Amino acid sequence: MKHNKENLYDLIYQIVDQIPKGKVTTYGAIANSLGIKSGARMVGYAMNASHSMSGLPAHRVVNRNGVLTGKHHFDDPDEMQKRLELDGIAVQDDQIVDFKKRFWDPCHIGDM
DNA sequence: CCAGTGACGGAAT
DNA sequence: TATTCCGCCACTG
Repeated sequence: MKHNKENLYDLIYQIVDQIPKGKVTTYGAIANSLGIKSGARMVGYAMNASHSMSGLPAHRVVNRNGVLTGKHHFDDPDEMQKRLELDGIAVQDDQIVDFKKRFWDPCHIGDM
């Protein structure tokens, strides 16, 4: 039962997996939805394990500034921006254009 | 067991 | 308004 900690990571994966195409969210928003405050770091840390999660749109997760802070952690850093553009999200200077409009609130899941 | 680090966020200066 | 420092929680060395 000491491995229950994985539950926290699983929750994060579930939320990220529910991010609609053409939208993005922030680590803090995900952490907030999980009920953990200031847990944005934990969310980002969990994303590091996302390498094992195929189909996990981690590229849709950015920091609160809308900057692709984690693009450098992908197999190919350029792939993150490429995927965002494929989703219809414009990225300039490693930053999401109209990030505010592209922002998606994960809280929408709990209301399901 | 202790110390350092990290895909962040917010408060302070 | 912008830049800097600190804090939170988990993992590695």
